[in-house]
Amino acid sequence: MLHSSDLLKKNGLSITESRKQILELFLLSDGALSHSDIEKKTSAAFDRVTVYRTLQTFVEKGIIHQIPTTDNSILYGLCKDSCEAGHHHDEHVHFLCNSCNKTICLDDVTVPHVKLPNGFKPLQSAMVVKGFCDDCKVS
Amino acid sequence: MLHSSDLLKKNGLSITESRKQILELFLLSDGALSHSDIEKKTSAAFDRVTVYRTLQTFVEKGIIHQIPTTDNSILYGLCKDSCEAGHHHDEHVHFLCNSCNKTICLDDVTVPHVKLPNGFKPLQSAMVVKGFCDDCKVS
DNA sequence: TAAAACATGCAACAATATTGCAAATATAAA
DNA sequence: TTTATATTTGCAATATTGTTGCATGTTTTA
Repeated sequence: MLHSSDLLKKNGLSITESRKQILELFLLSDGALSHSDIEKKTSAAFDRVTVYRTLQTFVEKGIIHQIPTTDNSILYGLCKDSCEAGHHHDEHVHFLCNSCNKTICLDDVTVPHVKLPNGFKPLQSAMVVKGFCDDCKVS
Repeated sequence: MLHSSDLLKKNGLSITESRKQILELFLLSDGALSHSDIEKKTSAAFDRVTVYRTLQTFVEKGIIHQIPTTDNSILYGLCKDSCEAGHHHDEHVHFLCNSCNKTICLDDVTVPHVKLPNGFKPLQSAMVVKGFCDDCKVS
């Protein structure tokens, strides 16, 4: 079992209470988390600003990645081992369940390549699929 | 040339100055627009609230659609003719240019289907590709 | 043209995000 | 282990973004 302190150390970050707890949330969560999710789950133990800065740091270090949304929120998901600082490899599909409202990283489903019009040079792709997840499906 | 008033009439909306001007912005723009883009481009001629409600109305009527972003903004793009109220057909790829920062609807590039793990039922998909656009490409 | 329906702007408020700085904590060095 | 340095945190202040109710103004319908 990967422990939060190890992951912090591995990324050259000093080990603090807020970083440990917030990272632990991601390790234990089965879905992506937003800023407000984290505030709730930590019972606002940390200042809003600390949470903002922690998330930003984690993104920069390649510990978590941002997931596109159509509302004005930012979702964060845990990165796989292959991610590094400044060099994310999060080209997997994200699934948003219409029922339980969770957003899940489908780490094994890679975003397919698409043929773009002439002149367009793709660098990264992101994909979000909405529907019903494994747990909520009508069987 | 499609005129804003026609489009409003076609969708059963009363024709007002703010709706005309905001819709005109979309018709003339070559990229997607955010709330703040619209405020700037109209020189804040309309109240913030009016802009919010206008965008909401346009989305409901299928005139514009929301585009996923990884920041805390909402982007809106003009819908194709095939969109109707409550029934969008905007499963095209969106392209975000790292250089000029525009987001462009690639209406002719449809989002490919992906094979999901067992139990996941997809309903809609969205895709955003980042890179360099036609105008900004290093040739 | 008048009445009804609808849209707008204002005010008040709520939620979300950013910055500088002093205090507190973690790490590195002695 | 203790001290010095570097880093992180929390607070305060402020900015930005989003929402609601209601009176006023505008558009549409008859």
